[in-house]
Amino acid sequence: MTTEAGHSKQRDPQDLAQRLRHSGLRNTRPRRYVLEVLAHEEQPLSSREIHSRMGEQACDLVTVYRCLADFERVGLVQRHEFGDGNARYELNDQSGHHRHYVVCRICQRKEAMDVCPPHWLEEKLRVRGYSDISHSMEFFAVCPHCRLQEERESARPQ
Amino acid sequence: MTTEAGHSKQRDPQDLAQRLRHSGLRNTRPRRYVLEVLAHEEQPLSSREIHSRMGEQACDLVTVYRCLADFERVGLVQRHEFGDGNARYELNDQSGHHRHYVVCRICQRKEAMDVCPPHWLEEKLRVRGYSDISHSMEFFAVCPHCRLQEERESARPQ
DNA sequence: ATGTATGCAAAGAGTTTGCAAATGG
DNA sequence: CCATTTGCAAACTCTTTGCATACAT
Repeated sequence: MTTEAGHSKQRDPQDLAQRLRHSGLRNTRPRRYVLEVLAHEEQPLSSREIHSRMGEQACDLVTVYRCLADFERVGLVQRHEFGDGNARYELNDQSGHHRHYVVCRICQRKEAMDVCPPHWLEEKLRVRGYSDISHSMEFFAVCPHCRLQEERESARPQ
Repeated sequence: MTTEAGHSKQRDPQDLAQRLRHSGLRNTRPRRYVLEVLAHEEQPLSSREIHSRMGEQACDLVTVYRCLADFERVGLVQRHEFGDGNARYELNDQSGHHRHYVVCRICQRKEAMDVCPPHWLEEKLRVRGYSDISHSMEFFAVCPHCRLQEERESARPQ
């Protein structure tokens, strides 16, 4: 179901630099830092989350925004909208695979689901004349851990 | 594929008032107006869009925000995130059905898709211990109309 | 050398909050 | 009559923009 520890993200810094060059983007320190943070995370992060993980004085928060916009444009990262008004980003692997997540309503943790989703739906759209098709899909739920916590608390009121 | 004109939304004002009462919300003028606007629309609307369709002086924009938050809480409306940083809302029908949309990358029009999506995925989550499960799913593409337009323009450069 | 990227400050936009006044049941 | 709801003003947060400076190639 999930790949909590099984990500095959690019953690090799050399490779990150290469992917930067291949994207036509200059290999700068802020960009390397943003990519490194993303490479070490199991779940999508917001600009602010990335910035604090970089060590505050690594670069300006604005630069993180600009890096992520560039990265998305060239396909280096995938943006997610989890409905809390914060865009979150994850590193794409080279194969172009993207992930979908289940977000816990309580603890907000994001867990990847290794399902490859509605391709036949995109096909239906293509037949109808749509082109350049993509999709977003996220799940929201109470995770097993938080559910237990809730049950304990309701069993022992106060 | 789509139900452009075939919506079975509640357009009967009397019924809208009933649904308000059944939700434990007071039947106020702003709330009735918001519901009426939603009942007459074929695609999800943002708070601002709803507000302008109400006739500006119907109520304050803030009230629209509060109405929609309440409506979502009691299940009267469904919120969508189309990735432009504006939450959009559509009226739910009583059966609890919700829709998914394809958003045109050019003209931004939203067209409903009458597909009922990944229930088996929710089942997989349930088996893993997740509860209170819901999902979001949206498609993004260039619609047939805008694609034609693009082709014409590229065929006759300048 | 030159176009690209960054920092800083400030603006924009959507959404939320505080509180007194109005209103629904 | 009393809790709920609204209006108005202001705050908050995320994100974007302008422009001079610094940097990568």
